[in-house]
Amino acid sequence: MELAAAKLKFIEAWGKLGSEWGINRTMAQVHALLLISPEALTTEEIMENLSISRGNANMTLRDLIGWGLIEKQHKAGERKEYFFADKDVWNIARQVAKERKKRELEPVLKVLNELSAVTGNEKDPELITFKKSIEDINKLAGNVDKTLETMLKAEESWFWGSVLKVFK
Amino acid sequence: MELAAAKLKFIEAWGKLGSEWGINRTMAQVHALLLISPEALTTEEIMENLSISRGNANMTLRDLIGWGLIEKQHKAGERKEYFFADKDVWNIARQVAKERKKRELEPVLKVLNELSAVTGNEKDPELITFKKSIEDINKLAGNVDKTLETMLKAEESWFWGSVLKVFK
DNA sequence: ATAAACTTTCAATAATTTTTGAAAGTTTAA
DNA sequence: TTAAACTTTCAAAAATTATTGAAAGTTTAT
Repeated sequence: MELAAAKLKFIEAWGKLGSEWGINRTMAQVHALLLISPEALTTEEIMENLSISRGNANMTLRDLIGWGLIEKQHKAGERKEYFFADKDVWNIARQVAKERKKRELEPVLKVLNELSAVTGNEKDPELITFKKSIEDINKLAGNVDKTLETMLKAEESWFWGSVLKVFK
Repeated sequence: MELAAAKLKFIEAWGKLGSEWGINRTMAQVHALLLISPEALTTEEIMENLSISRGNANMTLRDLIGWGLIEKQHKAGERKEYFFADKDVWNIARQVAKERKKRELEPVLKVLNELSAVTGNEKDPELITFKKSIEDINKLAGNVDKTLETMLKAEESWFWGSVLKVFK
């Protein structure tokens, strides 16, 4: 397959994967584009490449910066802003894990903790089932949380080395 | 907090979490409802409880069965179908991991493998960057895949025991 | 101070996803 | 059979989410 076709295919696949995981399709596509681009690109270039509007490009780029996945760059003597993606896939994974942990896992843990203080007749099967479910989910979420904590601090080779060695 | 309020809050939280992870909000809510219900429920009861239409309930229940998260039950001498959720949170996690691996990770791995056969001028920075990215993503995805494989086969206590021990 | 170069905003519009509900389909009992 | 009880389907409507693009805003050079 030729590079041009492969790029298109990769951008499409990354966009699809993103949308299946609750990430805006366009955001994932812009990220894909920057990920395979050796040079930083301007808003203009991104707009052309993906056929999206200026407003969309601007918002999407801002979001990607918010996720810590891309950065602005300035070239000497130029007014334009250039955008550049971190190419280290482990950093990307960590960054995504970090943000989703903060934005989603932590709020859920908070709610679960509130819910574990539910009151009522301790003989009521409804209450018993409810408390058991909350407790179990809490434990699982706690383990996920700890594992993510470790991942956030770890080097890639150490992390997978450790995880996969255990599972061999 | 009273049980009734806690239930509502849990259903809402589970629905929100689902929608953030690309799972239909209603589907997650129906799952939440069944998860905290000691008894199997009928379509009718689910419709009432969540204020959703018959068609929506029916499709959602079918999807949940497709994900392996709930089952139909029949009560002796009754025509109605009852629905019941697996209450084992580790099974739920495994089931979701299994389905998403099959539906999303595997197709992506397939595309990545095709893309790693990209051709072109080996001196072209565009090609070099592209190949490097694909290769790195491939490696990471491979490790995720192996870890999920292990998780699918493992008992909960063993899995977290092993993972967390390594990281302590 | 002015204007050109560039970026951001946001109300309107478009696209996508979800939900409805009535009709069609199926199963069971008598 | 028939009809009641129950389930499924799916076109249309509603709700949600994403995108556009032109106007407003900002920065820099002169």
